[in-house]
Amino acid sequence: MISTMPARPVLAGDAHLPLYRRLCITIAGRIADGHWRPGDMIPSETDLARIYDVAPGTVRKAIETLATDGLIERRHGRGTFVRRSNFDHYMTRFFLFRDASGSELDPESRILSRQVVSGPAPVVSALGLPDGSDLIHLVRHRYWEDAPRLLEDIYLPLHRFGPILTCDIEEIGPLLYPAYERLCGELVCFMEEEITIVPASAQDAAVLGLHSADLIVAIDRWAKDAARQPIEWRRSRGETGRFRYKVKVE
Amino acid sequence: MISTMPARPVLAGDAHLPLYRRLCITIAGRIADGHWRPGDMIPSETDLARIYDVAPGTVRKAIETLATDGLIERRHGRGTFVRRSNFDHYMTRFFLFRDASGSELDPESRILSRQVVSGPAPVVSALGLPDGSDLIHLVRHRYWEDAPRLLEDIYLPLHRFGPILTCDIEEIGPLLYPAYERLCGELVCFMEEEITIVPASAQDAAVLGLHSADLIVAIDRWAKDAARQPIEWRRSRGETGRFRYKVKVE
DNA sequence: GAGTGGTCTAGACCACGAG
DNA sequence: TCGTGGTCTAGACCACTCA
Repeated sequence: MISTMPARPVLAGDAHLPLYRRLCITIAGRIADGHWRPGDMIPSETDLARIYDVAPGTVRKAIETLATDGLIERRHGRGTFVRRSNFDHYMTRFFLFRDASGSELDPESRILSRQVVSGPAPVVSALGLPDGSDLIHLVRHRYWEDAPRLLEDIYLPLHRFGPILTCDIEEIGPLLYPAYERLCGELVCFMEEEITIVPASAQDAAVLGLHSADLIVAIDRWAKDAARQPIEWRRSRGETGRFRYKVKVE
Repeated sequence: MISTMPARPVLAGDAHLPLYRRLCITIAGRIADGHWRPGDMIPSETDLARIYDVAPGTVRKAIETLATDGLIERRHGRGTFVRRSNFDHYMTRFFLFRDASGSELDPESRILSRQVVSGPAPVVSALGLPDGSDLIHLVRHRYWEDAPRLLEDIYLPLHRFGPILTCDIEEIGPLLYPAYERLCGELVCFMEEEITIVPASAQDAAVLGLHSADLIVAIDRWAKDAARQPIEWRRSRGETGRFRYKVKVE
């Protein structure tokens, strides 16, 4: 008879990686595959140590790494939770819209069109998809003080975001990332952006109330899932006068 | 006779702070006061544990914190080193200047003026100094392809940067932060910046070869020492067409 | 080979939050 | 009061760098 050792539960990643790294990957995978959802509390450090048969200190290091990566959030005395992303508010950080008293105004969102396109090629490759992949293309305007101030073209891989195309448009609501999560189970965890200043197209200028070829700010964004795969590409355009960006370095 | 316990060496910070935090503050202080200079190797983890009479794990956590803060740098198998800042190159990341083959071009720096001013008031308060403090004001242009492309007004507190005013101007060289370190012993460790798009002054427009009131990019920067005290404020202006900025979020 | 940081373990006690 | 994360300790062994 072969004696069966109690097997260490499977940890993702190459066996030559440090244990804590493999635990990171495993936990991130559990979040990416929806086993633990945003807002959920994940097992306590002692439980994780027991479950995966590693020392508490190793769990601790893995959890700390994931927390600084922004995937989870630790709350002293309560537990460790999968982080809820709220990146959709993020863009408003670039643009100044305040009422008379100086407090920030929330924009209104209107999706003007929603259709399947194949391409454009630069977007397909920005999303790391094979040539000719189908995309969902959304055109959205965001309004402050009853005027469109931010114009957005948004592209999503059709095979992951079908419900965004087929759902009642009212279901999407003012914020896209919560809608991705609610309707498609897709979670935005990371972003990269590139900011440039370019002449406005005739159409953009007309909507923004500018002259054609006036300069506007363009913000290109790659939104990524927990595995850092890009799942959305968008280009947002707005007036330069409202633009302000703050950076902290190191 | 009173028995004297071997005293734990003085750790900076309130006694109620965690040990590792106090160790962080202590080490950062040693760097800020010039005891350990940029590029120096600091004592090994085991030595620090012995010196400050704490467990190696506690030293480890302090060192890790300082490393993610960017104050020091760990090199496996070699040691832990005070980080050399090289922020002066940083601005070129915002602006695209490439030769025909696409590789980045280094700018040439020219300091056009160097004088003591008292004020302006907004700058004095940006630097956290008392009203009426004396500042050094530098005007610097940075050249790419033999034309001034980036115009800078730089303000420094006189009492910390005297040598910048009195030294031979050739001694300053093309990069300011290494000069601050070499001539004044001042080390830039952190920065904050704010980017806006504004109409060019008549003078800036003339230098940049634009029309008056054409839009330009303005980057305001607060440079800070190891203790996060602001020690330099500058405003840099450049052409919008050359501007590009990349951000990674979380 | 000597010295450094990197990983992993094991366990004690503290501080916080909620019932 | 209980369970959580936060701090601190102590020590083993590995992996990298350099002389």
